[in-house]
Amino acid sequence: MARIQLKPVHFKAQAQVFKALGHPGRLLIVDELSRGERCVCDLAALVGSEMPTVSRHLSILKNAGIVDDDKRGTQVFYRLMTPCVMNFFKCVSAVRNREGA
Amino acid sequence: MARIQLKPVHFKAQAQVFKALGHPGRLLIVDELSRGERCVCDLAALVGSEMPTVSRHLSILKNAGIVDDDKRGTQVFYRLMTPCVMNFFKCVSAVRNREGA
DNA sequence: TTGACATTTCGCGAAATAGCTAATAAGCGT
DNA sequence: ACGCTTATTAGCTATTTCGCGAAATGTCAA
Repeated sequence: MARIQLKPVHFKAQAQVFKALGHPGRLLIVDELSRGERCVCDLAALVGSEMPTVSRHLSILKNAGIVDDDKRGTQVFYRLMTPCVMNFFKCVSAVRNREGA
Repeated sequence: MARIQLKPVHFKAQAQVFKALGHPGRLLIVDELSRGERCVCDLAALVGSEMPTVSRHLSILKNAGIVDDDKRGTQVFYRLMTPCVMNFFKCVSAVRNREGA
């Protein structure tokens, strides 16, 4: 059983990934992107915020390495980079269910 | 292949778990707790912050359902509730490595 | 080039977060 | 009860994050 040993130096970078996921709207975006690439306008409609706000969320996700973008014409399509992120949700659900909340 | 379908209602609760992990010091704490229970004073020494600060971090982790505490005498021992949280780190490392950062 | 559209960047005020010190609570030994 | 130790809570300030509207950027089509 391989021991997972974290190097302290990397905690800050790792925290950035978790921080990027620590927002309901961004979680909604990641969930949506797990079903395929979407343009910013689609995602803005999905989360119900203004486009500048969603664009900022996407830049945070991209900066964390969770998504990547692909400009095609006037629109920009985002896609999920690391599918394993979706596995988080199963564990997180387990965390939540443990305490009837 | 089971589809992971998230209910929007739960995004806020899920985000709380990620937010709790989105801090270098708390990540360090979780990593340490993966090797066994620790008292607050041990963890304070580990992260190098004042005890009130660490106590607050622990309450955030507890509130998110990630850790639980056990008072024994004058000290309080914390332990990791959901080991699957550690699996996050593998994926997060993959996220980070993808971009030479 | 002008106009329309999609997206990003900027600047702001409001809200949340982080960390400290001081104060409070609670357990243990004497 | 008293003092000592451990931990949490409260109060405060500094920093960060959030979400908006306005402005800037970029692309395509006419």
